[in-house]
Amino acid sequence: MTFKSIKGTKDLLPDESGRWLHLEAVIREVMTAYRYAEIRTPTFEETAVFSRGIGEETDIVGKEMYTFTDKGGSSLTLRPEMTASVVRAYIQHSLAEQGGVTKVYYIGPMYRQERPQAGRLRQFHQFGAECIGAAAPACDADIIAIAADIYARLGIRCTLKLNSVGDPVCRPKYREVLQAYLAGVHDRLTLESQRRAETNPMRVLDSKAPQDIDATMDAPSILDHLSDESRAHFDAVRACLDDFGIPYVIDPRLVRGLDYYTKTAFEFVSTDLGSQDALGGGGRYDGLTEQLGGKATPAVGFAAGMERLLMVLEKSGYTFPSDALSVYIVGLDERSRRWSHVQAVRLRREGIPAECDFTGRSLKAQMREANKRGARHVVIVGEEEMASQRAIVKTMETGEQQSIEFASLLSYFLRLPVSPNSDASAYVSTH
RNA sequence: GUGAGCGUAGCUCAGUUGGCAGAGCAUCAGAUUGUGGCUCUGAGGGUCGCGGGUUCAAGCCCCGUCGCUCACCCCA
Repeated sequence: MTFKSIKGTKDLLPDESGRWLHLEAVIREVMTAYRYAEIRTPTFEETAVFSRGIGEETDIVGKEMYTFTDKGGSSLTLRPEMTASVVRAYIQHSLAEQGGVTKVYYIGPMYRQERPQAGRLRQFHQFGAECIGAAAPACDADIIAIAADIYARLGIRCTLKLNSVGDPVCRPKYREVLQAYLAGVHDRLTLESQRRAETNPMRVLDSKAPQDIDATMDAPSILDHLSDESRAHFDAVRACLDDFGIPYVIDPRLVRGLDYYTKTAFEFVSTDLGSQDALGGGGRYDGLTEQLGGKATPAVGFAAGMERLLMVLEKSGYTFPSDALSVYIVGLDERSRRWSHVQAVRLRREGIPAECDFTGRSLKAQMREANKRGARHVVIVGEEEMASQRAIVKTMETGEQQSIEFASLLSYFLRLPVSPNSDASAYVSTH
């Protein structure tokens, strides 16, 4: 019996890690341009950070958390999302005292114990951004623009759905109106929605069951019940998006699964995915900081799924940059083999990707390997070359060969133009 | 938590009414001296998920079990 990775977790193998590096590079580029700085928090927290932050009533807290007790008896939880952790760190380190707005982004693994399926894993990866410390609608638009830009940069077709879920003034009132309406159609709702009509009526509108959609066809809209403040905020966010040239559709039924949202709520959905089509989403969470024991602080943020992004990119035939190998160095006998390794190291120290054979294979086999690896040039050295101190340099694309003095090999490769399809950003370290 | 489908080579999958375990791709080697791709030839690689049962005989039928996948719920 051999070991296997845990259900719902995946190994990222060498032939696909380049795609992740590229994606991460694009994300970091956009985040940096927007002047958001990376934040890294621990992958686990005291359980209460999430149960209080996200809300006891949510599915995430109710049934999806990876919670365990450590040897000291504390209840700890693997983070199911990042916002609560970021806010905890914001409070803990008094970032508010530095003045101004705190703008951070993150990329990392999250954990939810659910039954895995297409586009859903137990360990999955999200990137996202949070803008903490300002109530202006411009912040909401700024956050949305980041996500929209990243998707645009990757050529992804998706729809931005926008809504307002109101504030502590108008939401309770709307809730009553909605509840009254739902009571009227009670018998036509699914059992699940009948239950939710009591606990979290707005989620009934979010149901995908045809039965529920039919029954709530002309349910009262939150947008007709917004307070003046929320109304003005919503309109201002829309105006910003219009100014930015970011298209969106208003969806008054959009309700996100986390309890902390106020005012703006949004979601990016893909038309190219299966049943898990949410690429990312977010919203304003003006009450969360207080919820976690800090001073009342307005904030907005979004989170998006990396795996789902990759799925869409692969479906759309997105061309990822190739990890071009520049030089493969073939050695034929013991002495030339040792020489070829030394040359490979010299080239690498100059930033030129180079490889040589470690398995003592034949010239033909090494050539095959070089070709398979996509080497642009192959250096061939055997007894004769060692004797004459001149190496054969073959350009794979054309098949042309020339003889180059050992002494000028390095400068020969340094003079070559950088290949057009290599992408330096693919090699940017992520740590 | 609920429902459905699938487990055969590294990968994708054939395998008939139960009768010697297969293909394509990949890997490795070769096609006159030390040269890749295309082509050709050959080789290696299997506890048919696991355990039990029926049978002269099980990849195939029956029971159990584990795993994977997809869907519901919800989300990324």
